Amino acid sequence: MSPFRQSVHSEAFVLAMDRSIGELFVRHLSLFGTLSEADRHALLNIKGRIGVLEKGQDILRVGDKPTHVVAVLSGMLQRYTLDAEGERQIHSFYLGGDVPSLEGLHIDVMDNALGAVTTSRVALVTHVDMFALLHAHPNLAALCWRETLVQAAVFREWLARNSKKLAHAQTAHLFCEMITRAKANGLSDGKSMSLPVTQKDLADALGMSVVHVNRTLQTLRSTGEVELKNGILTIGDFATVADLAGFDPAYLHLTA
Amino acid sequence: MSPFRQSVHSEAFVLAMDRSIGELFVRHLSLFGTLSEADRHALLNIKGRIGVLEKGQDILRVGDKPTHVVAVLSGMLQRYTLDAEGERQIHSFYLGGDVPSLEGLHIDVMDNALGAVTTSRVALVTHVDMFALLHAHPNLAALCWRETLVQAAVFREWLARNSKKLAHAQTAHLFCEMITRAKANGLSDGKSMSLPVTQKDLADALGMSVVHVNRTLQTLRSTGEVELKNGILTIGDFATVADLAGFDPAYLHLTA
DNA sequence: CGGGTCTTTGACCAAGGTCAATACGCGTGG
DNA sequence: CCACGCGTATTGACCTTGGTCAAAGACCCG
Repeated sequence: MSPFRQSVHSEAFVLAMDRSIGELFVRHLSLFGTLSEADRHALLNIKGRIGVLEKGQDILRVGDKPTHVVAVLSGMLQRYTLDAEGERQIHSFYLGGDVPSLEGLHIDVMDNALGAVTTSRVALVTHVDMFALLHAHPNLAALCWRETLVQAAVFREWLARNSKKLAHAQTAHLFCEMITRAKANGLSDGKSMSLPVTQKDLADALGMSVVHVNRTLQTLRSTGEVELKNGILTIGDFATVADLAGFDPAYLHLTA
Repeated sequence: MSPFRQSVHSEAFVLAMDRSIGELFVRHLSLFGTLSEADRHALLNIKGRIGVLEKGQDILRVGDKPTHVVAVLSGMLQRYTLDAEGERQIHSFYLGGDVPSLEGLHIDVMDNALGAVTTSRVALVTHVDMFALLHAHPNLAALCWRETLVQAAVFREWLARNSKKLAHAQTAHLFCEMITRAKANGLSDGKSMSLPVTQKDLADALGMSVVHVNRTLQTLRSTGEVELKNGILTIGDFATVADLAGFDPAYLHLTA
C-alpha cells in the first residue's frame, strides 16, 4: 500500500478553495475542442483536493480501483508497468496541465501504475463529482472521451516509434513530442522545457539500455541541435530535429 | 481514394435486413460489462449496411473523417500506419465480432488506417445512428467508451511487448493475445484459431524483419508448442506458451 | 507452364545490450 | 569545511540479437 494513497482523504490532500482545478480542466479540454459558456462555467466550479506527490511515489498502482480523477498541477508523472523481471516500461509522461486518468472513469481495475517522476503537485476530483458533471454536460463527456482517445493515439505512436526507429530518431521523437505538448500546455516556448528525467527514465520509455541512451544523447548533443542537461531539454531548430525524428504532430490531435 | 470508400453507399454495401449487426454489438459489448434488457433491445435494432472488403483493401485511411462505425462480421482487419519510408506498423488485428472503430465517434481525422488482412465481411453503422443510440442509452455510451479504453490498454501492452521482449517471447505473446481474444469472440477453443496472416504481417506488427519472424516461427515450432501453418495457429499447452511469453490477460479487461 | 506471392536458407553485418569500472554532483553528518 | 555515500552519468571492452542482402524453393492460380 502506498502511504500516499492512504492519505488521499487526510490533511495531506487539502480541499482547493480556489478555481485552480477548474481552470486546469478548462485549459486542458480546450486543447481538444470547443467549450460552451455553460461548459466552462461548470468546469470552473469543480471541487477537488490538492496535494504533493514525492518523487518516486505512486498515486495509482496495478490492481487499484480508481475513485478519483488525477490532474497534474506541476511536476511530472509517468504511467508505467513492471514486467515479471521487474523491468519498467514507461507508457507516457504527463506534464503540468495534463489529466492522466480520465480513463479511470470507466476502467474498473488499473493495469498500469501512475507515479511521480519528480516531486509534483496533483489535484484529485472524485469520480462521483465527475460523473455528475459529465451527465449534466454531454458536450464535456464527449470531450473527455475524446481526450482518452487522443491518449490512445499517443500510445500507438509510441508503439510505432519503439518498434521501428533507430535510437537517435526514437529519442529525438520523444523530445519533439514533449516539447510540442509542453508548448500546448504553456510550459515551453518551443525551444526548451523542463524535462526532469534521468537517463534510466528515458531508457524505460524508449525500450533501450541506459548505456545506449547515454551514448545516444551524446550523439544528439554533438549535432548541436539537442541538449538535455540538468533536467532542461533544449532544441536548436525544431524543424531540423523533427525531420531527424520523423515527427509529425498530427497524432496529438491538438486543435491549436 | 479507395474505390471501396466510394461505394459505401452503393449496392456493394447492402442494408442488413436481419439482426446480425445488433447481435454482434450485443455480444461484443457484453465482453466488457452488463447490458440491461433495454440496452439489449436497443442494440438489436441497430440498422446498418453489410459488404465485403477484399484482402488488402482499406475501409479507413489516414486523413479520413469517419462517418460510420465499422464492425467485423468475419475475416480479419488490421489497424496500421505507414512511416516516411513506407514501412508499415500494425497496431492491432481485429477478428470477427470486434468493433475497431468506436473511437471514430470522437476523433475527427484518422491518424491511422484500417484495412483487410484477408477478405472480410464488415458492417457499417452511421455515426448519426450511433449517437442517437448512445444518447438514449447512457449505459451503452459508458460501455462503448470503456471499449475504447480497453483498446488503449492493448496498445500499451503492444508497446511494452515490442519494446522489451525477445523475438520468440514477442511472437508467443501476440499469439496468446489472439487466441484469448478469439476465444472470447467464440472463434477458438483455446487451442487453435484461424490467423490468416503472412510472415510480413507479423513482422510489421512485431517490429521485426520477415527473415527473423521466419526463424522465430521455426524455433517456436521446434518446441512443439506453437505452430502457424496455412493460416491456422495451433498452441499445445496454453499455460506453457503464456509463461514463455510472459502473457497476462489482465490488460484485455474481459469480464468472462 | 509462367508469374506473382510467400517462405526458407546462408553469409555477413550493425545496432544496441551487458558488464564492470570510473567519475561526477550533491546532500548529510562530523 | 571536508569526508562519505548515494544516485546518476560516462566510458571501454566485448557479445548477442536481430537486420540486410541475395538466392532458392514452395505454392497458388490463371
